[in-house]
Amino acid sequence: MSAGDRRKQAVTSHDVARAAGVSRASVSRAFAADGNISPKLRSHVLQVAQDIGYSVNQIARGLNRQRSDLVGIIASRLDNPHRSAQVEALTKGVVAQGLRPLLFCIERNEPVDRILGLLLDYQVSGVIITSGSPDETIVERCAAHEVPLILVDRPNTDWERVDHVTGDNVAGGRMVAQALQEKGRSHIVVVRPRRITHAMSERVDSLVTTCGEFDIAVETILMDGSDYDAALQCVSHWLTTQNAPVRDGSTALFVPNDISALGALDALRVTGLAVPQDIGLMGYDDIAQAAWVGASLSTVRQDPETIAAEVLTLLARRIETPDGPPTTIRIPVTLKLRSTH
Amino acid sequence: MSAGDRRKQAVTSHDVARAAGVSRASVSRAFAADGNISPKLRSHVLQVAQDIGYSVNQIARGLNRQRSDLVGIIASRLDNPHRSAQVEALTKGVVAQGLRPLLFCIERNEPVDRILGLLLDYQVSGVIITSGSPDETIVERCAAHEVPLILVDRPNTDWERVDHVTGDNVAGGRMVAQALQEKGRSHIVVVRPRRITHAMSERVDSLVTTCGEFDIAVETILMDGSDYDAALQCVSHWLTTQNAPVRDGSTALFVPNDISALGALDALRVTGLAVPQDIGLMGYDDIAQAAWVGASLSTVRQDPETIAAEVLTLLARRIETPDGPPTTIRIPVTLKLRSTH
DNA sequence: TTGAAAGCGTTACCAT
DNA sequence: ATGGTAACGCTTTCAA
Repeated sequence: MSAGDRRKQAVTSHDVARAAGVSRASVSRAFAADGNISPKLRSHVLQVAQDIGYSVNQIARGLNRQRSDLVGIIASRLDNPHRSAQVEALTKGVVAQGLRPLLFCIERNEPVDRILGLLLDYQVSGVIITSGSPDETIVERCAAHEVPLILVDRPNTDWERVDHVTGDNVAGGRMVAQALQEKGRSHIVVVRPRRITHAMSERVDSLVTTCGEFDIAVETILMDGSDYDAALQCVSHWLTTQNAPVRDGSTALFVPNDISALGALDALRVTGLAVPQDIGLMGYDDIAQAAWVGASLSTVRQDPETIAAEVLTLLARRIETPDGPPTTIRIPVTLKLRSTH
Repeated sequence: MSAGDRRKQAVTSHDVARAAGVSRASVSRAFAADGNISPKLRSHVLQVAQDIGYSVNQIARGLNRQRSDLVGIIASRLDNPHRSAQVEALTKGVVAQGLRPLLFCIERNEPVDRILGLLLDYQVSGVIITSGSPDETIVERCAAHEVPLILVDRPNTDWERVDHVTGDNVAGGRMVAQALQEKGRSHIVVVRPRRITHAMSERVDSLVTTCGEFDIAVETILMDGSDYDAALQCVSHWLTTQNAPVRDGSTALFVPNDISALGALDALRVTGLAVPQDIGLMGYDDIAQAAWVGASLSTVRQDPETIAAEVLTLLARRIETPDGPPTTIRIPVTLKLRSTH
């Protein structure tokens, strides 16, 4: 009576042990994948457990094991369908590994530090960062807690125990340049956000390099943001101020993410330009909306599922072997030629 | 030496207590919001804690308190921008409350049961379900664990301790009917998924009722799925098989979610119909893509942030007072009249 | 293979 | 207001 007042009605391994006539240790072993326990006893325990409605308290297990089987995912801008697809794939992958995803959505340039603290306090088994700019501090904190860190689409630093997964932006940028060159474009206008992500700049740099080989002129214009509206406004404005009109089909725009490319497309059409006759356009990511018949945007596909799969392979490996060498995986990308190039 | 082999390098409240010359209890109180502790001692402890890099182990705290400050969010189809916006708003709200979001993305008709088990094993402080069909079993399991359950866009059952938040679908459906009537439409075609969600059927039913008052004829056609492609195919097919051509402007389509409405819009345009001159169209949700200039879809806005805010108010209240009466909140919706109605 | 007992790091109760 | 101590529910040595 005196003790146990604050406890809720909850079935514990102790209850199972008593009901099954075994020790708590055996109950634990019955639920452990590799427990040293006879098949006979295990099935008995499992049966009893099911009968009385027991399941392992993961918090207690986590305290004991000093890790929680939770995985932190840090992302931003889920309004970009490429991101939300990535997050969906990642969460499903995490669950498939027997882990649980803790999702944090951050603002455009919110520091990752604060969030990381929250995650570490939960003894996470790993952290996946798809957005934000992880600096060395973060890496060190993860390392101090022995928490694996997987970076998606981040600059490929050579930090210990940190793995990277990214689409092959260099190949992607080259593919765009080639596709445009084959269509006879002699002038490419890169429309990119003022504050560019690493992945985008890889794409752009590769395109610029390739264009150099092709003797294609490249010009860059900057937009404030990386969403639909930013591109719509930027390109609209550019079309009105541009001294040299460009409706002869010699020019094409490259916008290094689809959500912005679709804004650019609308800006071109509103101005009365025919795409691809008067001017060409290519995006990057291959979000669902790019394939919509109203857009039919030519782009480069980075498959979120493939990326997620590699992230989880790496994570599983590093949970197993925390001290393995840092690995970087570049996922192949594919050209999706539709109507706008 | 013998003991402590498996412990990681981690600073505990014990370390802080020793360094600050106080008891572990005082350290705990220093970190508790309402701890009975003198301001002086608290600031001292906090200072020492910061110096040696201590933060509360949430797993240990969770074990003791019998709840983890984790909140489960169950969602599906993040490829629908309305959903991803909802999830983003929800996760941010959860964090703002000092809780942490555990996100599970489920497949179209995956049972929620399995996932719920995972959540309950983590002693979550609450569960938010925005997808899937929670049956009585789920409610009972949450109740048994004293875990608050908030349902978004679900049928308003009268289960104890379960709260509901939903957009005002009845008002929304009526608004659509009125807007269409004012444009002189005399025939409305409802394009809806074969397996309709509760929220959608509320919208449709309300529209049908209102159309009855207006003497507007309503016809329903069924699509296989509730995404862009489903609507594109369904409407395209309907346009070719329809015996009575409908290009006189008397007809309008109502598609009860925007992502499908945009598919319907493309189907109409591909067929050469001018929208809204030849035929009208309205959607529902007001996703970002509806406002894109290429679409300019007339729709009804349900604000995901408002919905999330109400969900969190309810959750906080129920964590505080588990036995309060079940509450249902209907969020007001607003008409977004653009170019297609 | 099984059981007993010692933690895992925290908070809450009970004294002082 | 503060300190000692007993849980919280589990896993994991260590013995048998």
